[in-house]
Amino acid sequence: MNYSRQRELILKTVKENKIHPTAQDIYELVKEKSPNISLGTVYRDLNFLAEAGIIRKIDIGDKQIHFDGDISEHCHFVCLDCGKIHDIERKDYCHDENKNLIAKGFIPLRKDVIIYGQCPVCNKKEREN
Amino acid sequence: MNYSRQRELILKTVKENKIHPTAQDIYELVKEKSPNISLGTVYRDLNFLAEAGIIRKIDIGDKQIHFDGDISEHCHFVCLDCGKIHDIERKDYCHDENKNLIAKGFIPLRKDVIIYGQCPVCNKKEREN
DNA sequence: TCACAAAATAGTAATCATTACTAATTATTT
DNA sequence: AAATAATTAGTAATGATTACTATTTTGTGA
Repeated sequence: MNYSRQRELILKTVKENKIHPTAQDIYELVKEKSPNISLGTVYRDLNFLAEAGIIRKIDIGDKQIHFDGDISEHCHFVCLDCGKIHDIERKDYCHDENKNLIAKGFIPLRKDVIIYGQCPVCNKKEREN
Repeated sequence: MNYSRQRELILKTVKENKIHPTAQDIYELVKEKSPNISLGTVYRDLNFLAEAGIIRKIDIGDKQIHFDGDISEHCHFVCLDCGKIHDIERKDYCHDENKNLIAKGFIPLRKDVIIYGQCPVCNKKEREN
């Protein structure tokens, strides 16, 4: 009995919205279809799904946790101008093979890579001014 | 008048303590030498110093911000068992040259890399049990 | 089909790191 | 030394997240 109507809806919403939504974002989106859903339920279910590895948490240091329905290997680019979070494919960033770390006895299990900078749109705007 | 007695002491404490302390850690350390310093001052000065690029903020997703007096290029390894934050040298992780990103119009300015896993000490403990 | 037990929910209260605020203090400038 | 500007201590406020509880939902097995 793991998937209630609310939980299914929350999962669907995270998968469909590629904007890397926060819990609050999800809450507002889900409320359109399930008006009296509780914010607590949204938080609980998002954590449940992340724990199960079905969605992914992203911490970009803006005090709110973002969620990503795409759990394929990729990293994130945060634009310091507009704040948008862009997906970066594996081939677009060099991936550490961790050889040296492993040689020293570390067991790398998870790596969070977040690149901050200026996205193409904001860079274009700046060049035009 | 940028460097008050308190601010100097906070900076010195961050530089001397390699444990990647939180604001609360710093507050307790600094209180030994300056007993009636305020927690607000510690937060304000740590942010001031980070803003100035003299120290570095680290967000490892444990709800508290950690600070690092070492601003040389390195990333962090967080042990999922003991929670300790280890410094990882540049040569021990493959560094992205960002060529592909730049070709697509992104301007990478800062990259936060945090690797989570098991440190050598915790791995040894596990193998012994 | 129906009752029972386990899990999930809604709604609200509590938590806790961080920030904001203010009056008092300290440092800098002329 | 007076005027001015920055900094501080202490406290209150903020806001995302978690905890709690009574109620509802859901799956299961007789």
